[in-house]
Amino acid sequence: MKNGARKGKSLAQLCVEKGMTLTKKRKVIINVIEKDPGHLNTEDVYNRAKMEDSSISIATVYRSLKLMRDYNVIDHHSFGQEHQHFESPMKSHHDHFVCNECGKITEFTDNSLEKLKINVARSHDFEMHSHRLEIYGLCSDCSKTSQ
Amino acid sequence: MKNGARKGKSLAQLCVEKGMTLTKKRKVIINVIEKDPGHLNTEDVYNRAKMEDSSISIATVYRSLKLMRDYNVIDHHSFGQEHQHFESPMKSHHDHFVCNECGKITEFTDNSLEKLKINVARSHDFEMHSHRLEIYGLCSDCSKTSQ
DNA sequence: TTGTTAATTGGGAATGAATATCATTTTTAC
DNA sequence: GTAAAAATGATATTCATTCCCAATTAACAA
Ligand SMILES: [Mn+2]
Ligand SMILES: [Mn+2]
Ligand SMILES: [Zn+2]
Ligand SMILES: [Zn+2]
Repeated sequence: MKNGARKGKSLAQLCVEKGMTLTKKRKVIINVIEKDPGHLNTEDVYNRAKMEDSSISIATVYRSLKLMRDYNVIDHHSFGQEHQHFESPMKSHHDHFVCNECGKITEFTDNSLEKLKINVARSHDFEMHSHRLEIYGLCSDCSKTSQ
Repeated sequence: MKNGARKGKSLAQLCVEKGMTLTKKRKVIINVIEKDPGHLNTEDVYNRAKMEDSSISIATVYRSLKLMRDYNVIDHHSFGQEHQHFESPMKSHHDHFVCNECGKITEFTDNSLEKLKINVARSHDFEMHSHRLEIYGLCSDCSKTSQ
């Protein structure tokens, strides 16, 4: 789920623009998210944040992630699982392959797919703000192995 | 999330094929899901099942839905919300518009989009089993109103 | 700076959805 | 029919998330 056109701005900047105050704790949390190239769940964020600031509380992590989610400044996915995974909005828009065998998540982008999504939404008179496409199946590794 | 090619078979049949025994309670639950054209959460299923069989337990509803989910005979979505929503697999494959304003969920199908998904997966050497596309934004009603 | 107010936070309690347990009931296989 | 296996209801338990509130920190005018 991406709003696009956010490249160039840091997550911190986006938060400020939305009116969030950038406290020390929030800076730590933002730093954790921006540093990671993948998809972190709440526990992941908490564990990494504690390494930078051992006094940080799990409640603050939950509160901050919820806040950023509500303000639409971080992306989140559930990937068919129970818990949410968060990722930096600095990455340009992409979709995900989810391997049902090994759980690996791979990111991909396809321009014609993006264009088609826009057209489909328009033709159904739906004002698209964001979208999420997840493709489930077997990654190339698991596909070979299972033969 | 659809496996396609399941049209014609009832949910009950699919369950039997997977090796599930069709108990009285499960028949009630299956009936609830097949009867509804939309997307039910666990509580919804429980409430409706109780109307057909007041002795049914919420534990059984959880167990049965989990089982059918694990056996891939019912479709489930989270729509960016907390709880999962289930729907009958009898409906042919479709994607969803989710209105951020009124919460309304609309189903749609687009053949060229489906073809493109297949091509994209193939070109990334990913063996697609199912996929899920959710488009978030404003439905036509809310789009008009918010002007 | 300093003081005043509002916002944020840590820690622990509360909540609640989902699962586990276990005695009882139902289904299956013979 | 009987015996073994599976499913169920009621309830206890788990555990991720939220709530609560006193203490801390941030914002900002003087
Ligand atoms: Mn991603
Ligand atoms: Mn649907
Ligand atoms: Zn894999
Ligand atoms: Zn709407």
